[in-house]
Amino acid sequence: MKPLFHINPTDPMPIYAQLERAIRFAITTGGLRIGDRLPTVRQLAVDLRINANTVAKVYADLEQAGVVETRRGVGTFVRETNGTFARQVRKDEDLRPLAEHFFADAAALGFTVEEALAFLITHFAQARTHGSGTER
Amino acid sequence: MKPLFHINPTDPMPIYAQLERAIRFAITTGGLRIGDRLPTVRQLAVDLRINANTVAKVYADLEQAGVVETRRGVGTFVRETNGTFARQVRKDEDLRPLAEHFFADAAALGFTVEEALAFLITHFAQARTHGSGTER
DNA sequence: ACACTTGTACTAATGTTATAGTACAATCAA
DNA sequence: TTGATTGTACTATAACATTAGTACAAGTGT
Repeated sequence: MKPLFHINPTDPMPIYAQLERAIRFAITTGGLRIGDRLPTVRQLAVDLRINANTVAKVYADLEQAGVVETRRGVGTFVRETNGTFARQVRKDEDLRPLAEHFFADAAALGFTVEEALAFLITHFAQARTHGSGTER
Repeated sequence: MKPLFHINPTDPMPIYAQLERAIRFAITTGGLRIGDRLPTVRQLAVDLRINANTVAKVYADLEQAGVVETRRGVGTFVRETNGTFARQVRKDEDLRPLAEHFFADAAALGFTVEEALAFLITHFAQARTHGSGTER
């Protein structure tokens, strides 16, 4: 089966940032639910082929942020007080760098902004009927 | 007037990567057009409050990638042979992983697919009507 | 020739990121 | 208690990113 998270070691984005983003994404999209246990520090390090210290720091950061709860000797779990993001100030402008990233990458493939945007609208407009189906 | 590029020094993404992306994005969206001259290394460093070396490296990378052309003593210009990539087989489906990446990042910030898409449409729908005016 | 601008090439210093390895603390099960 | 599991803490090392400063190379204009 496919691993829950992905890391691209060639991406200029630091590994810890990629992993934190991946975990937050999994929680946001239901790949991980409240109470779910995350892989152990050591196991995830092996799976992603990164250092255990890096994983441990990400877990610590997420703990600090209130996203997960860690119990020594037991594991790390998705926290219930998961209003996590709803609590923080979500400014629309935070989306801009992400959008720039997308359009820049699309341009590298030869797509114009219009073409890329058209693709998104066509394929993701009613993404609600997606129902990613496979739950754990 | 607003600067052409933005850098967020607190973003875990390295500054050089942010800048390279921003420049590619500006070219893609028409903020910079073929033949347009980029700010000088030193000037851009001052504007963005980053080091000139960092800017120089980004320009060198973009030169290497064929995105810009540099002429010593004159400046750095957006390259015409910018269709570089347009020449290759462009399949719409190639955009899917980029789109998923974007929505994943947006979700990590707490945005739904609809919200992220709405932002794109609002801010990038008619990016063509930029008309920066100043030609060389 | 001269001054000026622009990109390029260095050195050096500092901070961050990632790795390897070891050890310890807390929890659980037998 | 013993052993296994899990998160945490620490040292040390290497690589990368950023900055500051200086100097040089190539082009333009007077």
